[in-house]
Amino acid sequence: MERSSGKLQGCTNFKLRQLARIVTQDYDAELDGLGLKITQYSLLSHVLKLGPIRSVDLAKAMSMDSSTLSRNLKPLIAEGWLAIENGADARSHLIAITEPGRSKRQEAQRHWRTAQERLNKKLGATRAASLHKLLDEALLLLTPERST
Amino acid sequence: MERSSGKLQGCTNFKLRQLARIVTQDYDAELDGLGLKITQYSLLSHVLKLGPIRSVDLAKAMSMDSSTLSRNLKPLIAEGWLAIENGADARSHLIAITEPGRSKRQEAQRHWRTAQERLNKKLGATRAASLHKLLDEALLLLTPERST
DNA sequence: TTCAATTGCTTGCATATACAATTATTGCAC
DNA sequence: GTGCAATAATTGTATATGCAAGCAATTGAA
Repeated sequence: MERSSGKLQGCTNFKLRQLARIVTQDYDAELDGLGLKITQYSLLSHVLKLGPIRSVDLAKAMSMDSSTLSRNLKPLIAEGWLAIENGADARSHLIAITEPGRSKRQEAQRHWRTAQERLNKKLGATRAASLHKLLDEALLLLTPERST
Repeated sequence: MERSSGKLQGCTNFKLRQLARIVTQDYDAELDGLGLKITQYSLLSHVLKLGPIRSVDLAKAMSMDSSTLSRNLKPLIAEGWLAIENGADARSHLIAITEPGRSKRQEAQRHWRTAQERLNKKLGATRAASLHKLLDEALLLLTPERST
């Protein structure tokens, strides 16, 4: 006993990053040849769901620095999958998905699903569900904006 | 019922990366001013524990590409915290921690512990332990070398 | 109304990450 | 012993990431 609430071993950050490295390669392998990576698929998906949306708001939704987002958008805009529209201000603009963007996203979604299901299988459905639940809870607890 | 084994929502990879982003900033904030980031602290710690060790073996231990490791080592070698020794071959060498490296690591460890404990507190001890357990299991299941 | 603080986005700089290709060395088959 | 495959590390290229600083537009207060 005392096992489940005892001292933790190792660094949470390292484990998270290590797992993220491994898992990212898994998804990227499945997306190979489509011309986008899983990180770009995630971005595309968020714009599809939330857009047209301002940079700041998207960055906040994804817990990502504005400057990171700014740069990550570039290749997707260059491919014509995302576009910049005029915002309310002259200083702000809105990020929107284009028709080619929707197509590409849909095509990629099939591969994403394959990767996701393969991962679920490797982990086992129960463990995968537990992991998601914990990640969701942790995100809720550690993201200031979300706990309010 | 059916709740805990139902269809997953969202992308495991995105959640992992999102959480890693948030958590990394947390640790890095705590290490601020020490001249190294949490990723570098992890690297230093692994060399302390496993070194002197070959690139390939360290990369494998950390589930990291050799080329990534090669580049990540540079700033730590430049600071004099790590050093390269001759290996068995003329083509291979060993990565080792230096005395200054040990000192810096020890200094950073105190800050790491603070960040780690703060995180545990935010998550709650039980949830933190569950998360670690799941990360460990996932790493075991998804890292080929480890399952053997 | 004017100017200072704020807001929104981008750039400079540094690190993290991986795949493909390259260089150098070693080992092995013949 | 020669030559080719395998091994070890690095480099080229591209993306991911964030902090600090910068620029431009807006707002608000005196």
